[in-house]
Amino acid sequence: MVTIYDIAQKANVSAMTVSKVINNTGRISEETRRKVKKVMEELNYIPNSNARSLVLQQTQILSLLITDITNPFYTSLARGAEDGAKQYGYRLLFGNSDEDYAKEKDYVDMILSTRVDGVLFAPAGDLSLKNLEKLRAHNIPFVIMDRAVPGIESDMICGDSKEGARKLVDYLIGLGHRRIALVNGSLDVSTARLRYEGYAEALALQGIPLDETLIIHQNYRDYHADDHLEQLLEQPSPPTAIFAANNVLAVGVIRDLRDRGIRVPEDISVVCFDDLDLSSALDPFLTVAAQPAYQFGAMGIQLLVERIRGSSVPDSRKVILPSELVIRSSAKPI
Amino acid sequence: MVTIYDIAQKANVSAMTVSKVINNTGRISEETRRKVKKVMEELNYIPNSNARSLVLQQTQILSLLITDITNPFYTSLARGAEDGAKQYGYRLLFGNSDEDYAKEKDYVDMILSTRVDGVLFAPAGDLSLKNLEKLRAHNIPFVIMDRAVPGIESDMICGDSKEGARKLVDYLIGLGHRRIALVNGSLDVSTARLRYEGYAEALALQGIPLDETLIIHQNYRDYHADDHLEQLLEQPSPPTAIFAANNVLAVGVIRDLRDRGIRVPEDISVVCFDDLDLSSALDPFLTVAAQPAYQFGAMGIQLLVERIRGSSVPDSRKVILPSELVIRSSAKPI
DNA sequence: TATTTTAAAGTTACCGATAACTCATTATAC
DNA sequence: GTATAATGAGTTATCGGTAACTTTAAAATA
Repeated sequence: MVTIYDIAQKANVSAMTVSKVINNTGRISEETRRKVKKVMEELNYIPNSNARSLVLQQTQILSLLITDITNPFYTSLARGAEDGAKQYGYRLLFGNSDEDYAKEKDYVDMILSTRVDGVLFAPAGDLSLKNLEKLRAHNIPFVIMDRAVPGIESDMICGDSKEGARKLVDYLIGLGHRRIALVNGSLDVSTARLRYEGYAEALALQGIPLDETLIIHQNYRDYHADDHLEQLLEQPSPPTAIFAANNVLAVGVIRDLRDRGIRVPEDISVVCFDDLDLSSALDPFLTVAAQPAYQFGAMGIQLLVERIRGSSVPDSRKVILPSELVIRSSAKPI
Repeated sequence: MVTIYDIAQKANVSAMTVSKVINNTGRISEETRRKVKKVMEELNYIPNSNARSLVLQQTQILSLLITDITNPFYTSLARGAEDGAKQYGYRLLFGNSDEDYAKEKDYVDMILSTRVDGVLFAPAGDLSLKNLEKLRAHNIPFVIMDRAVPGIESDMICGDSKEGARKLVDYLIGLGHRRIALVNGSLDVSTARLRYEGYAEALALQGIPLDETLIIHQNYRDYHADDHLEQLLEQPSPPTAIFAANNVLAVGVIRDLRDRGIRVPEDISVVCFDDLDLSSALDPFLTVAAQPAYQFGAMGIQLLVERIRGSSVPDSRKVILPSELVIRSSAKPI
């Protein structure tokens, strides 16, 4: 590989002069600059960013850690983060924790040893605390996305889980539903707790008693609630509507229902958090509380870069991005 | 940040000894090893991989360059690549070219200056030649995925575009269709050319004349064929079926058709390349030639790592992963 | 003409690791 | 008891850049 020393030699200048030309620092005569640039082109010089990072103590790399790359929500978020990173001149080191704390820890170690300048972090759940504390202990700036982690104060971009859940359940109640089931994520994830709260609150406001037998807890990422769903449906008084806490769960639920010959929405209504993008474009079916996923990523990067560059940024900034109730056809009046 | 020198000092040994303990090289007494390890834990030492890369001349980073992160095909591929990278102990530097040669070039420059050990490269199209030649000029091993680039010989993982297209069109012909339109990607992309060939061949085999007025060319990533579709449908003898060259195009086409009140498959049948994952799980509607996207990524990494590590790997290995015809309900007999 | 200023370039040390070699000890062989 | 080998650890140079300072020579000023 060509180094500044090769350039220096061929251009008959010192390595420092080459460095100055590259970075546009110091005083360089127009003639020398041209000469050096010419040699750089001739030799196809590409700066070694490892060497640069070593001395500058910064890498111009940001890390994006998400929990499910096959979920369109995170995909759009990644797209936003990518565009943002590019705009600010950072590279993006990418990680996918699969909602798995151990995998997440591995990525944190990678991130640390890469000496990235900052991390955009979508935590797997409450137990991400340790991993986040590790980043903090090493003074790596981070912005938490999507899910709050009790015990960690930091910049944060979240959705309105509680509010969005309320809106969805309100909508179902408005359609006349009273027996509304909740297929929720794991309770060690903040959004699952908040969506539960929103669900409970919406019911309470309408004087509908909360029935714990109508609630299933699942993993946000891989749905396998078949048995629980069975129980749900074979109750004496089965639900007429289901609120799934995210898109993946909704798809799983609907598939299971159809496997049983139960039609949506004719026999049972289904709504959920997060949209399905391509799927919704193909067939505007699922009624959802859609979150502005791209914004999550783009704004996340913005906050992160401000935090990295800016000294005078307020302590822990919280941004709440509202979700939008998109009414389609997966829920109907009772 | 803690360095090996801090460890060395506190443990009363030389930095070299610490390095040897970290890498398990050289001769170290059990006692010293324990002492050093203890100090490393106490000080929360994390190795600086930039420094390491500089001297070792390798980064343990692979780069994944795809063309559309919102397309489920590439998403699954990324998932496979990620798992593969992790398995082999590499980090993944992620790039998304958006089918844009300029963006692709920027990423190639990033990749080069990061001194990644190898690149998994899904080219935007034929004009990616320059970018690939640049990688080659700098001796960065790469594996091309999904699309061949004329002028470049390298390890490659592709689908069976021609064969898959033939199968899809055969299927349509079998249903009685004779007027079959093709909504294709841009012709500077190899898969678009091959899918066109497969389409033409299937027609020819059945003695159906090729009608160029039934063919629309689009960008694989953002569909906006409204005007062309209009012309297509207002022909004296409009198509009874449409073969879309990928999933994104299919979704666009179907949306446009529905906007016009044309029903799929009642009024017109639609099939395409690549599946829609979540969408198909939600509603098994679209009849597709599904490619094993995850395999693309996983095998890609495998070939790449073999290329990096192995000296005795044959020159340009081509892997063709077959697609599977998944018959659902978006096409019906005429 | 002597002195100061300024522009342009070069020197040196360092970022944090590792390779290759050297240097003490201690153990083993003759 | 001396020569040799084996063990455990340390020295030095280097990877490819950049910061901070120094040097050189020409231009400006007195």
